[in-house]
Amino acid sequence: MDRSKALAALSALAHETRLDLIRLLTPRGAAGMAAGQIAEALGMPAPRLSFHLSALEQAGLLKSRKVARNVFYSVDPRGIGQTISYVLNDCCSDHPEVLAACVHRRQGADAVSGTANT
Amino acid sequence: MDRSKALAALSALAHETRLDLIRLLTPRGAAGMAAGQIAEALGMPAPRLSFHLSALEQAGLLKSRKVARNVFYSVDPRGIGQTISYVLNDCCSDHPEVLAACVHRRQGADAVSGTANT
DNA sequence: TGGTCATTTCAAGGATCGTTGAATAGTTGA
DNA sequence: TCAACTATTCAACGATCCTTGAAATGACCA
Repeated sequence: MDRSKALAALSALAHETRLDLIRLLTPRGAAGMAAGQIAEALGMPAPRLSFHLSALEQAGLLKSRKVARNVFYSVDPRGIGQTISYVLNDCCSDHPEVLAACVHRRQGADAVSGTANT
Repeated sequence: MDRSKALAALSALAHETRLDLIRLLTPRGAAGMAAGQIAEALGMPAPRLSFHLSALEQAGLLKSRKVARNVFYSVDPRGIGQTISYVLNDCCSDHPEVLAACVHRRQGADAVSGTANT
């Protein structure tokens, strides 16, 4: 992931509504949710939702697919993962204390250490 | 780390200059660098630098200490680590695929899995 | 005390971002 | 074909962010 892509992804994440979208969509996995369902779940007017969905999609954090009249949005796990990696690796050069602080908070959630790809 | 702190930290990271600052300061560790040194290293006018440094400090990503006439800035590893954790844990609920994408890119940099706190 | 150096604050401007309602495009079913 | 439905695009407005040069603050040294 290059500098400008990472910057776009971070900008996309730096917004309450868009973080809510990630939070809502992540558990749905690849199935995702239709735009209308999302609007209802978050109580948000359609144009505003559409604006943020396309911002996230353009940043590579969301994927969309059309089914009949609906457009289903789902998170792109790689987009988010690579953004995190960019910060950790390219910006912090895997600095031990940063990684430690990152792991520390997630004790018990041991997925990073290897159970992730099951 | 609560919602608004995480949002502030992500906003702070979502800027090229501020990412450059993190990149420059991380390897220096707790010693950090004086504002003047930073300005010289990045070829940046002082007021602009000051603006971004205080943005990062307010977001909890940088710490500062005064030594004689100089102000030394250093990264706060916990601030960055907790921000990453917030995205991974609170927003993505440790979704396996996100974590996998995060780890995958960092093969060889195995610090996250446990060697971080040495 | 007066001068110099390092840094921050201030005010002004231009640029970008986010929200809103209205209008538009595309799909489905009668 | 027509009506209903889903979602996106558009234009406009207000709010926020970033940059810049000038001025101010605070610390050190002669």
